[in-house]
Amino acid sequence: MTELRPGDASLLRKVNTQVTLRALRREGVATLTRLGRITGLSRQTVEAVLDELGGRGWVREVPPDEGVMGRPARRFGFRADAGHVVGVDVGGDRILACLADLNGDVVAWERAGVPDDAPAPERLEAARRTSLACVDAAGVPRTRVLTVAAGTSGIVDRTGRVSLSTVLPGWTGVDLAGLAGRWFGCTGLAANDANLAALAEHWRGSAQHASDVVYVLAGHRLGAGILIGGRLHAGRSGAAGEIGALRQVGWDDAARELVKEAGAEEVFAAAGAGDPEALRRVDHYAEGLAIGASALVLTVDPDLLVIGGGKARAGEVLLAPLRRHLAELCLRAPEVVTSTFGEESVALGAVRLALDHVEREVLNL
Amino acid sequence: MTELRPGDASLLRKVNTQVTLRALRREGVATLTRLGRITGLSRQTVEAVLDELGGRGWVREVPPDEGVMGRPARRFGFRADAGHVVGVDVGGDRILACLADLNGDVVAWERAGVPDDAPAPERLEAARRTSLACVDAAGVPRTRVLTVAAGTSGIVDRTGRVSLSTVLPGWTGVDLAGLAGRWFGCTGLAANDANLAALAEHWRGSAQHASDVVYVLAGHRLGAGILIGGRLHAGRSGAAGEIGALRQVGWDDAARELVKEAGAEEVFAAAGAGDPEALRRVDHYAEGLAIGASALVLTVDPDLLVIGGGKARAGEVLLAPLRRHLAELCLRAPEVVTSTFGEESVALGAVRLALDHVEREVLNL
DNA sequence: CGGAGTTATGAGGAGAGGTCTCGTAAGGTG
DNA sequence: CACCTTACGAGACCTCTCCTCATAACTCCG
Repeated sequence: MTELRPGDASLLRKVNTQVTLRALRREGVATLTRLGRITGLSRQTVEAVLDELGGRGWVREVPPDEGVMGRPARRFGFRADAGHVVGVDVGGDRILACLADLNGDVVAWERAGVPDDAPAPERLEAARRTSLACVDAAGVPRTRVLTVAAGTSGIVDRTGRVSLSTVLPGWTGVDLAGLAGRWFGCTGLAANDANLAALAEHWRGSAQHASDVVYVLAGHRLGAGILIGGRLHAGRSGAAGEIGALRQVGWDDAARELVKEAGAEEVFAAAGAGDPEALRRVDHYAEGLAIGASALVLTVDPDLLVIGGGKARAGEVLLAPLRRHLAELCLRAPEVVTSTFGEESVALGAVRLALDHVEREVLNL
Repeated sequence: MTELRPGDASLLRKVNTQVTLRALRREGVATLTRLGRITGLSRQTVEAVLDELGGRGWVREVPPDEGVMGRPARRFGFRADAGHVVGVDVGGDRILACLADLNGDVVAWERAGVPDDAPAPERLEAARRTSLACVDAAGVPRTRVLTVAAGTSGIVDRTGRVSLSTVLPGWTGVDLAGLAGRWFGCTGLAANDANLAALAEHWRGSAQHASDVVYVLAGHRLGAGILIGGRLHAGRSGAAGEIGALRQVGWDDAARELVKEAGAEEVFAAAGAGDPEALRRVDHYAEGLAIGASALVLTVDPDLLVIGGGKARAGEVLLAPLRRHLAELCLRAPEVVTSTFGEESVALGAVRLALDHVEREVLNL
């Protein structure tokens, strides 16, 4: 549970530094008095904290406001550009890298294709090049990157190694976190793509106000990411949510049948237009999805179910039958929504993971 | 996430009080110097904290040790009897109440039968009487009971109301937590039985060293309790783990077939003796159990799977085939063990739940 | 242009908590 | 009874915080 260490006086400073910094980051730019009011601390305390943070480079004083009553207050701003993080989605056929500042504001994207059957070294090299290019293009010095996080399909253990991948050739056993860290000479992290997508949706997407979230990645395979209490739950070996293995749910058949003749997009489009055969097929696909999801939903009983991955673009055409089947399968089905970030969610989730790490370790709060 | 409040100086005292109290409870009886060493606090601080706790009645000074080198040190002990908690298992055919002190040491048990088809008021009255009798028999004043927690089958929401019960007549809608609290005029809590059993196993049973635990209650129905990071995960509506609704797993058939002609015990006994037909039936039951459990295991990827409930008494006869089936169904099956507390686990888990509440709210740490 | 009003700053003092040190007390041991 | 060991108690000192009050800097208005 909560590790509990005794506190000497400096603990207080630590806590108040954290409180102040959070308030400042929410405000963007603020005066001492304002920060004092919203944190509940005295102006003097806030000033001392900000002095220290300024010395460490996390906070900078900005010119005072003009045209306002009274003596102009010194104003401070969080230096979001004091450091950066990189999130990279290492997918089956493409690499997507994202550079963000400490506020999580995206500074640059970089994208590259990679062959489906590319061997691991080639894929890794592409990921490396794309990540570096992303940073260079933004004009950010590589040394400013404090943490890099990578997302990929397959099972990623807590050390960031891919312990099992069934789709990417030679991917099993790759120490993704370690390698990614070496690209920039900083800490590297790695996690499962569905998990990161869930994180992204909770951060700024459709799952913002939910605490327990199940994110279902409906693509070629069925993967899922789980958030418990707003935090990622990866499980003992990182395999939490890998419900695809549950053969009983008959997921594979449903997916195969959807794309039997035409592409998935076409089928969804036809279903949207009212074509009966297309509707039947979408319904069958939705049922398979619902059965897989129901195992997750019944287990976790989440506040929200988010549907992501390629098939989520179909929107209500897929969601309506999905909700119907889910209501049949679960005692009390949660709200169901689609992902807001689509293709970018994994890279954004990686950014969030990296930011979490920075906030915990580097700002050592 | 973590709510973060600014700290004035008294926060320090709070933290150090908590640290000291925990250390003292682990030690049982300890001197100031010893507490100082293990907490990392100075002797003076520990003394001040203990003074205050003594005034509030949580700590008492005990006679110094004799026959030891040097000036005898003052010794202090946690007053485990400064308060008590009651945990009660409201089952289908019996009530089991448990009184424990603040160390969680059981002071008294009390048991009563209740008809399977007893209406809710009768069952509640039996639970009330049993709980009160348990406390009275131990000679503990009823006002000393700080919290009472109840466990029962069915879905219990976070306010402690039974929001759905399919087995106990009239049970749906009962405000179990509220009623239980009124028995003693203190805080009442209520939770699902499988959840509490999981808590008990994690507290002092076979799941002590696991952080993420799935507890499967294999009885007439299939219920499950889930611990994430050592904490109970009940889900949005308290329905987490209610995998029994997942019809696809074919759980019902397997359970019915096991007890088709003879009682379950006989079948297990025969299987243990090598009877082929009994072995086949146990295997089939184990398969059904494994399929249900695999949905939980694939979702949560726990450190440990605990099998509880009536059928768990069969031990290895059931566990061996269960492990085998589970290994087939899951990519990496977790360790599987049986419950250590058996019938008492729900009441013990309720005690733990009540103690958690006391430690959080009453000792207001 | 200068006073009135407004708001932030800066220094000084007080208080809570915690640590360290050192002389003293209270037992054993030879 | 001297000596060793261990704990106690009081005092000095540090850190962090808050409060107060005089002062500074700027706007607004006559």
